[in-house]
Amino acid sequence: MNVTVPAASAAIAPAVNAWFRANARDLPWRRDGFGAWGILVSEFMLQQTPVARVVPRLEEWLSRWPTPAALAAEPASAAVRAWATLGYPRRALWLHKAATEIVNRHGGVVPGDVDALLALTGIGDYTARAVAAFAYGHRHPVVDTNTRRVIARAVGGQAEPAPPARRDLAAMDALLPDDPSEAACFNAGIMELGAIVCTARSPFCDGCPVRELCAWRAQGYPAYEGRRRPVQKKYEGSVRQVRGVILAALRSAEQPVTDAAIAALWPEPSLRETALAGLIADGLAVRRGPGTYSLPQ
DNA sequence: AATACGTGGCT
DNA sequence: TAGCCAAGTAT
Repeated sequence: MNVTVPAASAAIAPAVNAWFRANARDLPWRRDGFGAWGILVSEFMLQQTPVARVVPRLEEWLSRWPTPAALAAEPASAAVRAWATLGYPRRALWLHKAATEIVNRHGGVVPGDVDALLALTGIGDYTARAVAAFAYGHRHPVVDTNTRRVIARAVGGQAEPAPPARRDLAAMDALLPDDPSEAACFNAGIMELGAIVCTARSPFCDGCPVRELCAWRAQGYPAYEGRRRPVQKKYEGSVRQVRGVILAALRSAEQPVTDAAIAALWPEPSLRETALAGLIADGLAVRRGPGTYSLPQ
């Protein structure tokens, strides 16, 4: 027990956990026996992608590839196709590569050690701890955008969190119950609270289990003072858009796609060439012959 | 440390 | 409508 934690902070985890046990959404990765591989795949898919869009792709993915070895046995192109339109398709490539690494380094078993997880392609601070905590029940602070927002408000009294930093881990660790099972519950519970109650746009404070403990509420909901992170650039006419257009063509094609076909998709040459070069640099496209391209094999 | 990276729903 | 936002990671 950390006696330096203020009383209000010490009361947060029990309140969140009681609320979560009564209000958790029934999501696939919360089912008993879902398995570490399923959890890992779900975490890859959930990176910057809403739950509702992930669920159907996840079920398809796991029925086709129930183990890391099953995925590693197929070409990367199969992973990119199965990713469909989840977005950020490099994640499909990274997940395929991580499966190969799990087979080669860990005998096909998803590791439970944070450092081993961090060493896998496409796994960073969030995903490594999420897998260790949710798949293996290990006691680690798991920090995502929801967690950071809830802590910024309830503990920090701020409308929005500061930019992500290492201290976020320490802030979460200070709230984390000692008991591993309670800690795992709190990791999931505070994320869930941020996802469905303490939301970014219009928080539902009347339904919040920590409203009586919330520093932001106590201070009268002050507006955000700091510098806002720059908004994402316009998608229309962006390299991202053209990459998406080209990759969609590569995904649906049985045969390599010609330069002419790609030019027909996006006539303006400069943006088109930048996009194609980027896809190749990322390993999402490969040159198959003179002026023809496909997904990686 | 700042930036690039998809896609689609919501207000 | 245009912009915001979504269980981040790699460089």
